[in-house]
Amino acid sequence: MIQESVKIKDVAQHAGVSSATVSRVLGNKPHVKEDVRDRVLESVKALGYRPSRIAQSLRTQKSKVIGLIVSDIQNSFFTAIVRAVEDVASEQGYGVFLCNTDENPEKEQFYVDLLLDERVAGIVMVPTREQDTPCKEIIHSGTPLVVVDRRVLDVEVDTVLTDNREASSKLVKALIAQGHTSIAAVLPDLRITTGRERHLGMLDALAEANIAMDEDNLYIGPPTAEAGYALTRKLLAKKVLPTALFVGTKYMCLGALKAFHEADIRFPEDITLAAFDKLDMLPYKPNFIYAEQPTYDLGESAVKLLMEKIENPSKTIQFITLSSRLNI
Amino acid sequence: MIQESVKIKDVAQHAGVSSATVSRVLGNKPHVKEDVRDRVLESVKALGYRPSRIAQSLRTQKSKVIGLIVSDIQNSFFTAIVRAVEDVASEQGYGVFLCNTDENPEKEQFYVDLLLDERVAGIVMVPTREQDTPCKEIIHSGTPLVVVDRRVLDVEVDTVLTDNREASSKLVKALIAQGHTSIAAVLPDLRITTGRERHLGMLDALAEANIAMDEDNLYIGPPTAEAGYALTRKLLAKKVLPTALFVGTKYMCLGALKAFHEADIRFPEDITLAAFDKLDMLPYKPNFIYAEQPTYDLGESAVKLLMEKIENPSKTIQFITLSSRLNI
DNA sequence: CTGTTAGCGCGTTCAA
DNA sequence: TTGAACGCGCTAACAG
Repeated sequence: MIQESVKIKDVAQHAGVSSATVSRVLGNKPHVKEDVRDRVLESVKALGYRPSRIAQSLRTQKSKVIGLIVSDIQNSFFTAIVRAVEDVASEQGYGVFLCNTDENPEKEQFYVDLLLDERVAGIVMVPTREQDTPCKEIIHSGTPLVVVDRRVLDVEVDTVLTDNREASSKLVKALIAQGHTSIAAVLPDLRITTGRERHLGMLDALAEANIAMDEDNLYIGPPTAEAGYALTRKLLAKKVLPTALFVGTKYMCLGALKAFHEADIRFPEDITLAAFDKLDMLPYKPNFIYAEQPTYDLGESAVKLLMEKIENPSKTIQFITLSSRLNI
Repeated sequence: MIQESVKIKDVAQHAGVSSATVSRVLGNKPHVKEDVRDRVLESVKALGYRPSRIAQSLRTQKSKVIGLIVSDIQNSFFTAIVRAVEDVASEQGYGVFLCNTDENPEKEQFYVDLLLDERVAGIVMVPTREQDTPCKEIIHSGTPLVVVDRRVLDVEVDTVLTDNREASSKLVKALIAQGHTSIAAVLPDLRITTGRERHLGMLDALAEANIAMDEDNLYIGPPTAEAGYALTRKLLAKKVLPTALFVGTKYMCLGALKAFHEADIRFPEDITLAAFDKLDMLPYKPNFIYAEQPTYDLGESAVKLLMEKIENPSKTIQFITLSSRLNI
C-alpha cells in the first residue's frame, strides 16, 4: 500500500488555511494564532505530512547535508572521523553523505563532482594527494570545505591536523628518557606527509639529545603490516640488536609485533617499543609506549569548523593542530 | 572568488538555444542535430555548468541517493557492508547517505525520518531491534527497503542474512570431527537473533553427534570483549578443562584470547578453539577453526537487491541467506 | 495575523 | 528538430 505523498497544500486544505500558514507553523515562524497553529499541527499529524527536503533545498538554496570524503572507510582511523562527523552533524539536523575514495584520485574527483551536483552545504575531506586536489574546484564553487588529517599544498584551505612531528618527537624523547641510545626506526616512506613529519619528529628528538641516527637502523617502506613485518625481520636478523624500536604507523606496528612474536622476542624485556595508536583491538595489552591519536577529536573539530563556515562563510582560513597523548 | 552558480538557462543563452535543448543534450535524448549538440556541450564545458541534482530530483520525483543505516560504524563487520554498498551505489551513479544508529532505536527513528524527508530512492538498513522497527514506516512511504544481517519480525520485508545457525553448526561439527566430545561454549545472550541462531546451530551439531551439552560448560553474556574475557576466565578456573571451546562472536573471542594469553594457555596445544571471524587484525595468525563471514557480500547482495527494487518496485519479497566459509 | 503570488532549477509536455 | 510554457513542493515577499 503505497501512500500518495501528501504535500503542504493537502495539509493546508485539511486545516482550512493557506499553504503559507502551514509553512510558517512548521518553520516556527511568529505571527500565527495559537489555535490556528494547533489546527495545522493536527492536520500534519493526521495526514502524516513530511516536508520534502528536496523542495526546501531548491527553494531556500541551501541543503542540510554535508559531504564526507574519506580515503578508506575500513580503516579504524577514518572510521572514528566518520563517527565524529556523523554525531555532530545529526545533532544539528544535518545528514551525512559518505564517500570512500580508496586513496584513488579518480574516485575522489568523481565524488567531489557528485557532492557539488548535490549542492551539499559543505564538505569534510581527507585528500588522497597533496597536489592537484579537487579542493580548488570545491572552493571555486563556493562550497565550504575543511580538509582533515593531511595537508594540501596547492590551495589555501581550512585544515585540521594531528601534530605528527610533535607526537613522534615525544615518543622518541620518551625512549631517550629511559636511557636508550641505540634506537632503530621502522618508518613509512616519505612520499606521505604523515611519514615525513614523523621522521622529522624523530630527528628532532635525537638532535636535542645529541644522538646520531645510525642509518643502518633506519628501515623504510610502505605503511602496511606486511612492510612492517618484513622490515622488522630484517632488523631482527642483525647480530646486535638496538635496545629500542620506534615504529611509525599503526599497521607497520602490527607487522612488527608479528615479527617479534615469531622470533620470540618479548618486549619490553628484550626490546622497548614506541609506536602510534593504542592497538586496542589486541586481546592483550601490549606493553609499549604509544602516542594515542585524537582521531575522534579530529573529525569533531573538522565538522565543527565546517559548521561555522557554513553559517558564516566569511571566516578566514584556519589551521588547527591537535596533539597526541603519550602513554608510557 | 565565489562563482555565481550557472544554470541551464545560462548555458542555453551561451549556446544560442533554448533550455529545453540543453536538457535534451545532457539527458542524451534523441532528436538533436549533431552540431547543436556539440555547441551545447562546448558551452557546458566553457561555463562549467553542473546540473543541480536537487532540481532534477524535484522535477523527476526521484533521487539518486540511497540511505544506509548501520548500527555501529566503528565495527569492522558493518564497515565491510558500508564499503560494499558504497562500491555498488557509486558504480550506478548513486550517492550514499550514511546513518549510524549506535544500536539506539531513537537515533534509528530519527534517521529514518531524515531519509524519508530527503526522499531517498531506497534504504538499506541494519535494524536495531526485531520488533517495533521503523520498517513499517519506510514501507508505508513507498520507499524500497532491504534489511541486512538481522531479521525483523513485525513486517514482511526483503532481507539479506548470513546463515548463523549453519555456520555455528559447521564449526561445532568440525570440533566433533577432530574427536572432541567435551566442548565448552561462550555465547552471546539470546536476546539477539544472531546469538540465538548460533546457539541453535551448536545444539544441532551436538544432537547429530549424540553429544549432550553440559550446562556447566555454557557461558553466556553480552557480545563484548569484556564479557568474553570474564566468561573465559570463569571457564579456566574449573578444575578440569574441556578440550575444545566454541566462541560465539568475534569480540567475545578477542576477550577469550586475552584470558588464554594471561593464563598462558596455548591453542591448539592446550585447548582447541572454534570461533567466528578470522581476526586478521592480530599480529599473529591464531591457530583456530573459524567461520569467515561473508560481510562484503552481505552488503553487496543487499544493495543489489535494493537497486532491483528501485527499478522494479513490484518485485516480491525476497529472503537471501549467505553461507560462511569454514577455515580449519 | 493570514493569503496571494512568484519563483528556486530543472524536465517535459505540446505546438510549431 | 526545436522552443514556450508549465509545474515539481516549498518558502518568502508583499498585500491585505
